[in-house]
Amino acid sequence: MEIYLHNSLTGKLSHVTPLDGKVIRMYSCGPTVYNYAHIGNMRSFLFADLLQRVLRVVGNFKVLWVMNITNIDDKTIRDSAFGSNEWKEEMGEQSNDPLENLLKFTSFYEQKFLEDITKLKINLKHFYRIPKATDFILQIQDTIQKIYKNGLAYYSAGSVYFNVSEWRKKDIYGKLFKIDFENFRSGERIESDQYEKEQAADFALWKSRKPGEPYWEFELDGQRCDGRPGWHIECSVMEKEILGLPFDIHTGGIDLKFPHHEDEIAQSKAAYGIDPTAVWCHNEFLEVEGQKMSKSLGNFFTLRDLEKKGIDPVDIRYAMLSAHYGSVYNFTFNGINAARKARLRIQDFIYSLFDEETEGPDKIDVDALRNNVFTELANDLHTPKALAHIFTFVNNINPKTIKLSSKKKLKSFFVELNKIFEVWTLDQKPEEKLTIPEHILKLAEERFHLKKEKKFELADKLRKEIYDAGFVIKDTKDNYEINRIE
RNA sequence: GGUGCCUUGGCCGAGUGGUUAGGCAGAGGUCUGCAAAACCUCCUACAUUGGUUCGAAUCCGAUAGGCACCUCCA
Repeated sequence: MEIYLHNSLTGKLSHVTPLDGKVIRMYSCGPTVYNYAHIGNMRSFLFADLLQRVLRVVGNFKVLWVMNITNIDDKTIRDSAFGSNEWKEEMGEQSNDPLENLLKFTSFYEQKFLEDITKLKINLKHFYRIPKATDFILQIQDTIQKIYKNGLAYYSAGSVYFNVSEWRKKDIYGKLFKIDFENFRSGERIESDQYEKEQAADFALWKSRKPGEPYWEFELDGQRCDGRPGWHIECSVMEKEILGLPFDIHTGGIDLKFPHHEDEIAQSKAAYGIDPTAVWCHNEFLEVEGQKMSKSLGNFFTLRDLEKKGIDPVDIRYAMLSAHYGSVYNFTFNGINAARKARLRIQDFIYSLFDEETEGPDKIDVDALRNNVFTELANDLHTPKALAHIFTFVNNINPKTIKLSSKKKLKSFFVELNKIFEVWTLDQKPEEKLTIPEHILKLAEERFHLKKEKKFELADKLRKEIYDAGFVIKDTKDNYEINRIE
C-alpha cells in the first residue's frame, strides 16, 4: 500500500518511495543519555517505531532504521565529571580520565534506555544501527574541515562556528522554521552567549577544550582547537556515514525542528552539497494532566516511575499509539486506565478467535476490514481511525457466530496488525494457573453448597471471608470461579 | 517581539463543506438470591463572535484562552 506522511519541509503529505528504489532509509534522533528517559522521550521513540513498522507491514518496504545515542554534550559532561553527585555506584569507579568517566556514565544510561524501550515493545532487532556520537569523532572533524574549506565556518577562541550569514547568501536558512532575522533572538537573550560568536544565530560545530572535560585533538587550518563536537554536527555525520545522503525519512520531536534539524540541513549542504533527507517528520509533545511535564510541577515521570505505580508499559504503548503523533498528547492516569480497558477489549476478541469449538454461520469480509484499517495507517499513521475501524468491527459481531474459516482469516489479520501495534497476545487465552490454598477451596465449596440450599446469608459470610483472604468468587450458571484479587 | 500549532459531549480522542467516528465513565436492560462478568440499548458536543455559502465543527476575519519553538528540552 502507498504510504503518505506529513512532511515538515512542505507542510503537506509526501508520498514515501525509496530514493534508491530498494529500501527506506530512516534516521531518528535518539536520546541524550544523561538520565533515565521520561515518557515524553518515549513518545518520540514510539512514534518512530510505529512509523518504521507501518513502512514494513503496510508499505511492504525494507527499512534501515538508525537511531543515534548522544553521549557527549553539556549535560553528559557535567554529570559525569569527577565528583559529580549524579554518579552512581553501578557505573563503577571514577577515574581521572574525563573521557573514561563520560563513557562509563553514558553507557550506563544507554543500557537503561535500551531496557526501557524494550519494555515498550520496541524491538532492538528492528534497528540497523544505534550509533554513538563518540564513535564518529574523526568523521565529524573531517566534515568540519569541509565546511571550513567551503568558507562557511570560522575559527574563534578555540571553537569552530557555522557562519549563518555567509550561508544565507547561498541557500535558505529556515527551511523547517520560518525565521524573522530582524527579530531573531530579541533583546536580553543575546547577552547570555558565552562564546565568541560573530553573530547570535551562529552555532558551534566544535567546542574548545575546557579543563576537566573530555576532548579530542583537532587542528583546523593550522590552528589548534582541541575540544569536542557540537551537538548538531553529530547527527549530520552519523546519518551520512551510515545511511548515505540523501536518505528517505528523518524523525524527531517537534522541539528539534529548530535549531537542531535546521542546522543539520545547513551543515549537510554546506559540507556535501546535499539536502540530508526527503521527508522530515516531527511528533508533537506530550503533556501531563494538561500541563507541560516538569520536575517543579511534580508531573515528571520516567517509565520506571510509572511501573512503580503499577502501570503496564504495554498500556503506555497502546495509549500513545492510539493518539495521532501530530497532536499534543495529554497523558493522564485516567487515560491510561481507559487505554488499558480498550486494549483488553480487543484482546478478548482475539482470544475468542482461538476458540475453535464454537462456530456459526457468519462469514467475515476480512479483506475489507484489513483494507480499511491499513488505509488509515498508510495515511500519515492515522491510528485513531484505524482503531475505530477495529472497534466498530468488534462491537458488531459476536465471535461465537463466526464461521471457522473466517476466524482463521481474522486471526492472520490480527497477527499482521500486531506486527505494528504489538500490544496483544495472539494465542489461546492462557489457563490461569491459580495456586489457591486448600482451605480456600474448601470454603468455596462450602459456600457453593450453602448457596444451593439458598442459605444466602451464610454463603455471603463465607464469600466475605474468602475475599478477605485475597480471592474473589464469581458465580457462573451452574458453577463458580475463584480468582485472585488483582 | 517573531514563528507555528491548538480549543470537540463528564474524561480521552477522530472529523480536512452536506451522512452515527471510536474508547473510557455514566444510565437503562438481559442474566442473577445478591454481586461480578458478559452482552444489548441510550446519552450527542464542536471556545466566543462576525462573515462566505443553499449548507460550516470543517473556509475567512476578529476576540478570548492554551501550547510550542526562537534558550544544545523528545
